[in-house]
Amino acid sequence: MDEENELIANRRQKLETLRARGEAPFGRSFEISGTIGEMRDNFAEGETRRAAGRITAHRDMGKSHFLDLRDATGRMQIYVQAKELGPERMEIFGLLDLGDFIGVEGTCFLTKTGEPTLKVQRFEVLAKTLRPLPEKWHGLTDVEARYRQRYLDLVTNERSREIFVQRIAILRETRQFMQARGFLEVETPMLQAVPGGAAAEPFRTHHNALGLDLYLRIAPELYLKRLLVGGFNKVFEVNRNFRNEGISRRHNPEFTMLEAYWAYADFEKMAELVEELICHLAATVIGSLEVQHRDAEGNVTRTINLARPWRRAPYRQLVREAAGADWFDLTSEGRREKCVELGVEINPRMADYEVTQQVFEKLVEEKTFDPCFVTQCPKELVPLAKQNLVDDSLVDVFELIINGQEIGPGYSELNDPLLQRQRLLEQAGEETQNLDEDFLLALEHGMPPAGGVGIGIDRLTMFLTGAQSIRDVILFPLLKPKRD
RNA sequence: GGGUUGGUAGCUCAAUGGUAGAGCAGCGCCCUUUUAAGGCGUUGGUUGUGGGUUCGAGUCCCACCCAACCCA
Repeated sequence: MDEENELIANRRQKLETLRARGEAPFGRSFEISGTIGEMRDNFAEGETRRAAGRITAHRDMGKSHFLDLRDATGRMQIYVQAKELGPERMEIFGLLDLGDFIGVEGTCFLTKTGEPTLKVQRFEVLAKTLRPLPEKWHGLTDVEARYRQRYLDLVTNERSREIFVQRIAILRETRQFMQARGFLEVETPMLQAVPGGAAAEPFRTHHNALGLDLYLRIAPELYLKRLLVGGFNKVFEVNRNFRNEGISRRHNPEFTMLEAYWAYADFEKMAELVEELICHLAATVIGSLEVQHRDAEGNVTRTINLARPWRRAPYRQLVREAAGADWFDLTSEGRREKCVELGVEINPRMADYEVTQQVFEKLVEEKTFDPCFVTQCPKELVPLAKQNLVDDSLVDVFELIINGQEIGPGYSELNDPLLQRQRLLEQAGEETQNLDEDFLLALEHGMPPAGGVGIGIDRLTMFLTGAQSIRDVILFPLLKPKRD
């Protein structure tokens, strides 16, 4: 595109010169003593080490040079001296640029300011870069560029790298935790003929050889339940779901969910499991049950206290606390007037339960930062769970709220195949072809009562790391392709 | 989908409607323990895209593209 750019032309020229001097500009394997982080940890004056990384700074002193060599684990200063390398190698050295990958062999020493440094005896070029990296001090701050060219964000921004390392640890620890409790990790179809397990618009695709329209899954739920029918008592899956919806600070069309099902358990046992899981993650990944969010200056902006036991409160109680004890005694009209008073925006087409839900979202959910299991939700909101034994307008579920966001629901799963069919029919409305008959057939063969839970890993990562946007915890978030 | 803000050199940012600039990076020179090294000099621009107003547009107007935030 900008082939005539002087900076690029310059580097191409250097690349050709390297070739002409017999130095391969794109090297092959290079034996290293360890990562740069390990090298700093095991630094020993006088010993010889081999390191590899990118050149990220060059302080030119004339006959000697200090460079920063960097990999994902850290930075190591290297020292290049003309008299040590000789004029031929110095000429090659002069063809290096910031951003280039090199491999070096040298002796550990401390400078007079005490900086651990490698005095280079040998070096080779491992990869010549043709484009400059973002500037050393401010780095890459343009959000669009950070998402579109994540590799530059990762090279430049320590914080971004940290967040993704933490995300990886969250996934690893989640698997480890679930497996330690006897849950089997399973894989279920991403391509589904009937997209079920949630109310969401799916992505459509097509299998050519079978001439079959398929959907990317919106949830793995109906397959995981088939496994309960099949006799697996504890299963979980951590994987991608796809929902064809808008994009926002907290929504990406593909996102990662943990779903787990536990035979003979119920939503309360699932709540305990989730509490333990998230505390385990906070302890191992963050190192504390007090999760602190900070702004760019490092000031604490929010502290989330995960100390157990977590609050459990019925939906209606929380609404009453926020909107007045008499909320459920008000007329439909009265509630709408109250909303104006409370500053909660509603529209006239909303049903009564939706008005209440709006109040819940604005006045409860968005203001709840410490964990809270919201229980006894109205059944309109969650049509696929077991009804409460005492009050059949309620269902036996929890919705976990942390950091002002839904993290995930837990259910006492419906295992009555006839009731399940009825509910799915109500949900499908006209579109009965969206009924997963195969799933219902499985249920008719008997599914044990079970607790189920879904945890949004992206949102979980957001509150554990303090990331403000889901795009900051997804390596490659969906963006529109850039054109003019 | 609607509203607001933004898009200027590789990066970070300036520029009342009046010659598009700075720092870093680059290039040239000086310097053998620097670390945002320093000093002197210097190159680099289709101001997101396309129209319009104007003697003159980065700046004002219209349309479009992309992003962020808020709302639906």
